[in-house]
Amino acid sequence: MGKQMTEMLKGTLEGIVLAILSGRSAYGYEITAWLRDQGFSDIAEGTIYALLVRIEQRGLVDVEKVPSDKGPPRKVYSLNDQGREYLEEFWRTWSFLAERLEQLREGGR
Amino acid sequence: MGKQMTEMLKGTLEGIVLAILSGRSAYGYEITAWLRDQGFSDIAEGTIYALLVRIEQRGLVDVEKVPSDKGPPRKVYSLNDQGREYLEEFWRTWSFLAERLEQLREGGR
DNA sequence: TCAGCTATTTAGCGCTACTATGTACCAGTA
DNA sequence: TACTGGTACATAGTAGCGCTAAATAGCTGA
Repeated sequence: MGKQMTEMLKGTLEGIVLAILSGRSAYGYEITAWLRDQGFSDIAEGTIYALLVRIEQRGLVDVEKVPSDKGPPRKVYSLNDQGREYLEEFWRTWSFLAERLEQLREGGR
Repeated sequence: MGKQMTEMLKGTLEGIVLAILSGRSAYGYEITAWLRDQGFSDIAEGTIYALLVRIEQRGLVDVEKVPSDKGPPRKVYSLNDQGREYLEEFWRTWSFLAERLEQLREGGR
């Protein structure tokens, strides 16, 4: 991943994961695989797991341990009400930033 | 500024400043004022100056000291060829991220 | 038995924005 | 003259986040 992308993901990756979880519950390995599929070529697994720990500690998600028939048990995360609220706030922040950026791209100031 | 915004600015603020400079040359104080005008309510002055030092050291901008009649001399920055290239790379990275985010917002995955 | 996929965890690092503070030039004014 | 306030830049220290790297563990098939 380029350095620019790495820096840009700070703050947005969290929103991305929350947005994924707003669609449906998921576990770390799955999320990582999906992101890679979407073109986030080398998002480190460690990054996602650390992020999940963080949002769990902040109380944005609920966690359930579910046995897997292909390996060790999965930790399945689902967005709770607080998480949903936080996600909306994220979209507002994102929108603001995206608008400013689009203006800059077109207008050249 | 909210914590979300602070994190989200990492990586994008640099692009924002470069985009401003692609329109025309500017100095730190001016850029800070303009950003505040645009709604980036409490971007710290220190942040911009540190950022400008960084992009100068990376050779993305040229600098010229210009006397001011209202205070100490200004350090006027202008984007050079390397900076322009870097800015294009920034827009590519940004576009990729923005597309993914828009998809997530609509599709819900 | 061992390789390989699934699945999670964590210590340490680098980078960036923020906080806080200091320096310095100039104009207007009391 | 001294003081205030706007203009303008610089920088040391802090916090947060994504990455690197390495470890652990369950399961399956050769």
